Amino acid sequence: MPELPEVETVVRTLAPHLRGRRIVSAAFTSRFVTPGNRRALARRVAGRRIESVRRRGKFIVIELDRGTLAVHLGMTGKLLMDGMSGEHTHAVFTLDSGVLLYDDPRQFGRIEWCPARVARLGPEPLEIGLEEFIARLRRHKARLKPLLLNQAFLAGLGNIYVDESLFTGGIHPLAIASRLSAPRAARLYQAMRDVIRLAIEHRGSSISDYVDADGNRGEFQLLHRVYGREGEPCIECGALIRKIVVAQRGTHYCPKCQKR
DNA sequence: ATCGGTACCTGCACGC
DNA sequence: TGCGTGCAGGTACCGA
Repeated sequence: MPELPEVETVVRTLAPHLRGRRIVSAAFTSRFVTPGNRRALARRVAGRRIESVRRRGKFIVIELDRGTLAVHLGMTGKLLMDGMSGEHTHAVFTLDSGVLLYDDPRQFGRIEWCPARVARLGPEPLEIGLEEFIARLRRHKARLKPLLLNQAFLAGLGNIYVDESLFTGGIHPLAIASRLSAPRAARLYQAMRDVIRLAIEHRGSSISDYVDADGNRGEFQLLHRVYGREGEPCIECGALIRKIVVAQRGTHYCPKCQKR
């Protein structure tokens, strides 16, 4: 489900509820979402005060008065403030005011204590400068689609926003990163940032079940230009949008607008 | 360094 | 109606 714009939306809706609250107790029930000692994790967070909630890549980073909790939503994870717990609720945080639930049917998400993964993330797409972006592209002989999905290269893009960014930049998903000309790299940079900013403005994409911390859906899915539009005419040129498989992921592009 | 394949887990749409 | 198959916003790990 969640890529940078969705996680950003969750953080924005969650932060006002959580900031300054105290975690009275926590209960974790999934060996997948919370690998390792779940009781120990519950003891660690119990009694802690929430200092801040922020996003790093696709992680939700919750700073406590002692320690840091990181939540990754995987494909179907949801953090719900005062929501209804159900059969896929795998974590319950009882606060001094309100209850925070973690819901995740597929259990690809994780709730972890100070995970090393966060430190290994690449730069934020909205923070990296053009020069550095181009310099980093030059260092990789990889194809753009898998490279942009690589969180160590850039943190936060996922399948939807890579496809949308490549389309907006007019660049083929199989193009080789190190061989992109500077003008084309600059177009990609601009496109990626425009797409992400617009998606955040529209509170992310709700394809099937994504909702923010208040249970509201996003609406950027209405503005997708290639993702999920295989066989439909390109909005720019009318050619039919194609879907291929790259890096085991469905990859949507316009064969006319996106030349290799 | 990069790639393809597999694995983790559940739900849903589809064809028969 | 039921069943098998493939696919889904994510990441980690393996061997080549």
